[in-house]
Amino acid sequence: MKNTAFGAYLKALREEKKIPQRKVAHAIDVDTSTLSKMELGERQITIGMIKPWAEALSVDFKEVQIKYISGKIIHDFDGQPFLKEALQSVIKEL
Amino acid sequence: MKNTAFGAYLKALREEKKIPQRKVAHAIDVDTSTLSKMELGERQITIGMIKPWAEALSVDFKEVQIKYISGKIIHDFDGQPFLKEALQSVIKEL
DNA sequence: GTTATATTTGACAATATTGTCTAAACATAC
DNA sequence: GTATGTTTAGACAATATTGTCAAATATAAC
Repeated sequence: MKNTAFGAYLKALREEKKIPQRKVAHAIDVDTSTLSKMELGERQITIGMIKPWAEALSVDFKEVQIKYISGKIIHDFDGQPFLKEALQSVIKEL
Repeated sequence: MKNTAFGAYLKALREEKKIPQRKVAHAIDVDTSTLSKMELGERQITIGMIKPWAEALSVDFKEVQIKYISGKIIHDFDGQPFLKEALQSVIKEL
């Protein structure tokens, strides 16, 4: 299933700062075509890309990681009746 | 990346109750070979399988869903520095 | 032991996903 | 207009993942 929101968020950040895809693409070691697709939700963004990506954009890694993880959880599990309990149980074991 | 724990948990439940794979396999509409692989972590178990699976085992759906979701989150994000904050932010928006 | 049932394994075709390449579309400056 | 740089789209091979089948292995009952 396709996820659009997070890529769009990163794209908006990049455009605010007028950074070309070329720079971010280099930081995460893909070409601009792949990066474009990631921003458009046509390719997955993996957790390992978040740090270099945030650095390339000069934005707070913490904020981006939180957005990435929470967005993925919502995307994967939204509407599941016991999601809240599951999240609480993870927090407890951390 | 491969996840073993959740399949093993379902397998243990099934064996406790002496239910053959055949019955669970029928409930989730795969053959026993696929089911065996799911129990062994060689095939993904998707969220949509949890309810019929729990029913086939006559176990509490709530408990199984919580185990599934929390297991997947741990598997995907364990060790990420801001996981806790991300989970809290999801809980807040629910 | 034999037989019947249950489970796992390996091979396989089908499908999905990946990153790159080329070229097209778009934008900006001159 | 042209030239330059940026972004996107389509096609593609490579890779990964899927569920099934048939055969092998394990388990249980007798």
